[in-house]
Amino acid sequence: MAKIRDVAREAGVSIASVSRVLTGTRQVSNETRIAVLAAAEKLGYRTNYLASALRRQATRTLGMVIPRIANPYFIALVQMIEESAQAQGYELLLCDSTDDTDTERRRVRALLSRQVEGIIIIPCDEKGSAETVREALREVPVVSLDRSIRGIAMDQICVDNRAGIIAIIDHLAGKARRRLCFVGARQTVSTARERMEAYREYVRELDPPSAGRIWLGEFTVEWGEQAADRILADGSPPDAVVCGNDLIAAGIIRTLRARGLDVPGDIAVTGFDDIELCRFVEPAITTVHQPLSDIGAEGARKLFARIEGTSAPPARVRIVPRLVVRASSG
Amino acid sequence: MAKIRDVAREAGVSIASVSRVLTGTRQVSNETRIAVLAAAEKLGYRTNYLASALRRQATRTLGMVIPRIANPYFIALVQMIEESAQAQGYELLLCDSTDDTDTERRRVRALLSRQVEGIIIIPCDEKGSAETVREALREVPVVSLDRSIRGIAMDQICVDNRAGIIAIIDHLAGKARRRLCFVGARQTVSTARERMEAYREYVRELDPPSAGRIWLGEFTVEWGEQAADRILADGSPPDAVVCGNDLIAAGIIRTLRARGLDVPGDIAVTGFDDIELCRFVEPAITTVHQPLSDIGAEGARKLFARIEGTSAPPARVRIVPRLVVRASSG
DNA sequence: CTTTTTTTGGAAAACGTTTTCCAGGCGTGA
DNA sequence: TCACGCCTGGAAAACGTTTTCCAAAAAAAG
Repeated sequence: MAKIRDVAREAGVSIASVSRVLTGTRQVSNETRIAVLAAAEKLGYRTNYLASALRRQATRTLGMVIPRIANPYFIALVQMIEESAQAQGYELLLCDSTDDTDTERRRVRALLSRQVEGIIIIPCDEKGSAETVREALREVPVVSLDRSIRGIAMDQICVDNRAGIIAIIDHLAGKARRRLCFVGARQTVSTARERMEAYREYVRELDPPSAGRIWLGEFTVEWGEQAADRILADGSPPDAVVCGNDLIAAGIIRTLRARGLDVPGDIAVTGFDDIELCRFVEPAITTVHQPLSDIGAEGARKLFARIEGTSAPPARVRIVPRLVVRASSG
Repeated sequence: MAKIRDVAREAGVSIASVSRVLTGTRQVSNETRIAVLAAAEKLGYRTNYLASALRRQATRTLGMVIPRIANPYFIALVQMIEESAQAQGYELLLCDSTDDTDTERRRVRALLSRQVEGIIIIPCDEKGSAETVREALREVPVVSLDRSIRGIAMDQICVDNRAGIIAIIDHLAGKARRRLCFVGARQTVSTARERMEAYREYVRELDPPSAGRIWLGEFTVEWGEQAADRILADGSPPDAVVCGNDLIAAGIIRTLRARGLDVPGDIAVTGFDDIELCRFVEPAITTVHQPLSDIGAEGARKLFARIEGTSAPPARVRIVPRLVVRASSG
């Protein structure tokens, strides 16, 4: 592969001149510019990013760590960030933490080692990710998206889970549903906790017994399928199931129908997130639409502000989501 | 941030000793090892990947370019590759070409500039990607996955589209379906072309008129929805629709049912790829299961073989897929 | 006790750029 | 004509590592 030295020799100029032409950092006579460009083209020269970044002490690269690359919901956020990064002339290095705090730590360290100038993270554990983030924060700006981390002073952007759950419950109440229950995920991430707590506290005002009907498992279709059977086995069934996310809702709907029940006739089911699947399940799922564009855009804005050197105090932004009514809630 | 020089000073040894302890390239006395490790820990030292890779002239990094990061089907391949890379101690840089040959070229160049040691590409255009791949091939080994490129000597791993389509048609024939039609995508990628050609040629043997009933659009749900209406408007409808992929099949099923037809009672519909959605659509979609693990594993194996320096002639591997029968084909 | 071999540590070169610093040439104004 | 500033080009330093090369010390062999 051709080095800058080869280009210089081919063009009959110094190494410095080649660099100047290629980076455009200083004026160069037309004569040498043409010679350099011709030589570079002829040799198929390509700047060595490693050497360049090392010398410039700037990588113009951002790192992003998400819990699971196979989850389309996170990918939507990745695309927002990627777009903003491109617009600012930055590249994005994407990593998958596989929802594991050890892997997450390794990924963050790899990013820091690669001298990224900022990190966007969707932490995989409300508590377990704190130490990793703190470590990263000592070197570069870090912004968390979608899920928050406790006891750490940093920019955090997420959806207002409480507002979403309240909208769902109000909607169900408006449809004269009285006996509710909640199927969510165990409390390792903030979204799971916040949605559950919002349900428990808000439903108490409408129907105290409903506040006790809470099943916790994972944010998966499989858990939804299991949970449906447990709900049916549990004495008199509710007339509405509020789910922690859309996957759970899809699983519940599938099992309920397999057991001969009508959704929403017998039981209404609602989701959270508004993933694409919602429109394909039958009946289509009533859910809370995540303002992904806003979350992503705001996250990128905050991160770049830090990179520029803002000293504004770390802020926790909560974006209010929109209710999407479909067939599953009657 | 602490440099190796700082660690050396803190530990009271030379820079060389620090490097030797940290990389383990040469034996070092226990005394200095302990001093170095303590100093590194104390200062929170982290090796600068840029400097290290530049000096070593090795990045232990692979690049991967896929047409669309939002497509779960490609992500499954990414995960296979990522796994193999990790196993070999390599990291993976993932890029999205947004199905555009210009972006694809930019991404490939960025990867080469970052000195990746090999590239895995799912090309976005059967012809338009050729020049980009040729350029990359001059510097590092390149392997294509899932889609092939014409007129280029390189390792290419893909599913045997022809075998898949034949399995589908045989299956439908076994269910006494006689009037078939095909809904696929326009011929910019090899999979679109191969599936269409396989249909046209193989169906001719069973029912020549069916070979003429071909609609081409895009690999999307939306195109499936439009295509369904065109099929219905086109005189006497077929009794089975063979689709170029699952998304098209999902769109067709949705529209057919919306128009009051029964699937598979009136018309059978089949897909290709076996994406997760297949099991959620009603009726669940009969399709061809992509051997993604095999494709990914074989691709990684081939790439690493090249990186090791094999001089075996470039091979084109075609993996035979499996038919998955579900409700949509009756 | 000497000689040879092995082990360990440090100085310095090297990786491929960018950028600082310096110098020569040239034009301009006095 | 001289003084001054501007434009351009090259030499060399710098970025932070790894690794070669050399030397000294220690161990082994005679």
